[in-house]
Amino acid sequence: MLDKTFTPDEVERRHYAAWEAAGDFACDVASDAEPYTIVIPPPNVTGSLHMGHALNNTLQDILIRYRRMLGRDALWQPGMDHAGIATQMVVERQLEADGKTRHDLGRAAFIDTVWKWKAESGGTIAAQLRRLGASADWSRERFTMDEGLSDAVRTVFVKLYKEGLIYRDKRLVNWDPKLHTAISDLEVEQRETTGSLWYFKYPLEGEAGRFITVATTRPETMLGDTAVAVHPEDERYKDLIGRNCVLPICGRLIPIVGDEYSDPEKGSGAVKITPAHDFNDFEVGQRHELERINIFDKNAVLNENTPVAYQGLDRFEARKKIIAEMESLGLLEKQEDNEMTVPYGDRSGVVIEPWLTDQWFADAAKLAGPAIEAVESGRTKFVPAHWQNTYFEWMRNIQPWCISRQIWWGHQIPAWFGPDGEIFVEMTEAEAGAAAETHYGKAVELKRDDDVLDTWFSSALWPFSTLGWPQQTPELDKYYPTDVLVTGFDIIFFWVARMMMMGLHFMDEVPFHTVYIHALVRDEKGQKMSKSKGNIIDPLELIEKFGTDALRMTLAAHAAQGRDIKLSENRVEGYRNFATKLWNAARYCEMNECKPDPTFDPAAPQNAVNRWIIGKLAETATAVAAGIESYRFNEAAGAIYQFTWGTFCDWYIEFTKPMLQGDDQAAMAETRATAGWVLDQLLLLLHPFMPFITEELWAEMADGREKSLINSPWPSHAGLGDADAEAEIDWVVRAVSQIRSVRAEMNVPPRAEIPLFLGKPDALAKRAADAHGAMLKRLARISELATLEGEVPEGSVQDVLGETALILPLAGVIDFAQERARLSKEAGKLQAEIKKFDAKLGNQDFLAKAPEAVIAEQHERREETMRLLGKLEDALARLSDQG
RNA sequence: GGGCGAUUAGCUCAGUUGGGAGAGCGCCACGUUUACACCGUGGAUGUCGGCGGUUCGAGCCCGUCAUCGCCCA
Repeated sequence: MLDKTFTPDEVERRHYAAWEAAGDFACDVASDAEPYTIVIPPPNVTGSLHMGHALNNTLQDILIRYRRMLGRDALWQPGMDHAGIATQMVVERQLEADGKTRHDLGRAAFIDTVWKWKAESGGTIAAQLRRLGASADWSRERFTMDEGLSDAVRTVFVKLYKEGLIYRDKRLVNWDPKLHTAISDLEVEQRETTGSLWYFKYPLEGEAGRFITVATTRPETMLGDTAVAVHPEDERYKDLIGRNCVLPICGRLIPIVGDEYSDPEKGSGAVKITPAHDFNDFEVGQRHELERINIFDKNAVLNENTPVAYQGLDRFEARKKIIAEMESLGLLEKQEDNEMTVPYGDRSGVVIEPWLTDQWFADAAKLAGPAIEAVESGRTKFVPAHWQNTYFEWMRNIQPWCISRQIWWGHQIPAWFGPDGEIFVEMTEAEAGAAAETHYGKAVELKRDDDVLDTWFSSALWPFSTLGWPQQTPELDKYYPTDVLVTGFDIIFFWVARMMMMGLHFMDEVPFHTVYIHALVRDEKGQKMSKSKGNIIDPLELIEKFGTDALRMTLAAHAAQGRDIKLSENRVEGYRNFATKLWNAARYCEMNECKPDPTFDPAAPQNAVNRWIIGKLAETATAVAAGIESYRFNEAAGAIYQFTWGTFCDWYIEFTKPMLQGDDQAAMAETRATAGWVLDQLLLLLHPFMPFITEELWAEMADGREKSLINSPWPSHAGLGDADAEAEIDWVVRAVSQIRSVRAEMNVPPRAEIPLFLGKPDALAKRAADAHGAMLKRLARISELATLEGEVPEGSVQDVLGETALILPLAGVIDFAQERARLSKEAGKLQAEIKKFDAKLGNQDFLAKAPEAVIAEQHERREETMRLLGKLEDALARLSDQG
């Protein structure tokens, strides 16, 4: 006997362990079944489960479990990425506690320490994903720093280098002065701030007392100025182009150049040019062959290229000093507030410095071409489709991708430098040595590049590196390309785009046919969850409190396309209640011996109630499958929720009570079998959403099942459904609802049983009343049910269902005034409707232009409404006689 | 500045070729009927953001304005 409520915790752990131990999550490369493949967006090895992961992985699990049940060879490929910068920061922080830095350890020992850290505390998220019920094939778990994936990274790097798609260049990069590494454009966060615009006067050469005023937001960079630019058409400055001014403090002569970069509307219209410390200025510098003076060291501290008084100052101290000095020189014209954006490192949180360094770049523009085309031609589709705009927008304006990082944790770049700086890029040191020997004609000592690759470089290979590439494995052959990528929009650039580029380049095929972009999970006020706001809802806490199934169902039910999810605890509570409801429905079945019968044929039942519920179940199954297949998870979840609670529990179970407690043995047996079968089907349909409670009930409802639920086939219900039974039972449902409504409004005591007469019953009403009178009587608390003979009894209340009057003789119970009010109100509503129909049907244009079916429908509905109104008015008239 | 999205019941949100405004929660009333009070029954609540247009007909299509959110520069 089932307990009164479902206790998730123990059940979840038990079933998950059993599934995993039985190998239920594993793909089978040797099977003939058509593959269905999803690669997990690899979480960071430093990560722990947050609401975004919970949603992302719930949706993937629904897709995978559904396809697995459909008989596909389902592979959900799990794993993690090594999160170069984040992980290195975590381990360095630990070292810091012991007063050490990574340099104290040296590179090799430091990397050992990171691996040790990973073994001990990395990957807690994998356990948390298990808690979520994720049915990924853990036996195939991969890590971007694994030997195989590292081999893939080296192979890709060497090939792209030899194809000229990776190159080394001295360019301005986003330099993180705290972490001492370059980062890509995407890792820079642009923050809106109100800063200042300082107007500095630069004296003109050879014309004492005349100045050119430049405006700047970063005064400290003036020490690296090598020009002043004005717009070539700007009348104020036209005559100055080609002349020099004197850079204050430094005393250097710098030219005034004409360049359209200078915006006459902005600031003074003249702009100082610092080619080594600003991306725009860098380009101006290239156009005018200006000198690049680097004034910072790797800490963004002023270096030997600045006046002695400034050397060793931090960039922000230098700013203050510059302003003070300019002011004292009388060269500070004014200072204004200025709305601006300032670049911050997304990991370090410090202001990023454009800095001139040697870095490795990938030619993203060339790689992007085929990736753009693949989406244009529809070989990869975004769902919802509008996200392709975001993808195109970025891909068509793509910048060179800086792939080198000056950190230690990651894939060290397979590049070696000869004594003269010649570069040898090979898979191994030996091969590089051989190449060098060929080049120099003798063996030389090579030095390997210290840098490692951007973590996203290895993540970009994920859909094929996890399957064994560059080895030509059977898995690679079978599971690539994958079916769908499920992810959030925030990594379309970081990850999706780059997988597209690499997949097409190396596999010659898109990595996935569909990219499903899901919502962001926000807090109940709609704010993005963040640590600093303290509004984080921890999915694991919700799981503890309400169960995994409840959380998953909540997320699925709210995963409507194109809208963010605002999550609050009481919503999860609602789905916990749903789980309990299901549990109790099963309990009812158990108490009444409604067990699944393996020989049951759902086409066989004779009883209309049973035929009715089987038809409703079949409709629901269609809706659930359609919802999952079109990524409308909310619709799929809604359909199964509505069926379970609103149809099976609210009506079917109630209908079965008289049959299961009656003495018609045949009906009882059929109903038991039907109920058992429907509950089974329900568990199958619900399993992808709520795997634990369904698996538990599956086990509880029958002994000795051949298969656990996770392995059971998704049902097919072709041909089930019975229009007659549906009409009859739907009539009963409506009759009961209407009678209950009248009773409540008339204040009939809830327990009182009252008679019901059918006035001029139509065929359907007769059939339904004859066949299902007992049910109707029970559910509507009716003492006797008969067709009205003769006049309507005095003091009756009437309602209309179809063409049939529902007559409740309530003499002595009802308040006539109240009943008149009720009927008048109803009649009022109907009159308003009829008015609308008349307006429409009296409109010549409507009659001329609307489709005939629509016109006919309107006529029909008007007549129906008229009929209803007529009956209500009759009833009202009779009341007036009596009142 | 450019782009995307949102605006429907008190709250959170569905509403898929334009033709009868819905759900969950909350609220109110009633009810311990042997599956379930994590429940049952009933009820109230909407100028579908504003304005204009297309159409016989607009929550849905187009334009515009307002407010909010996100991305990019």
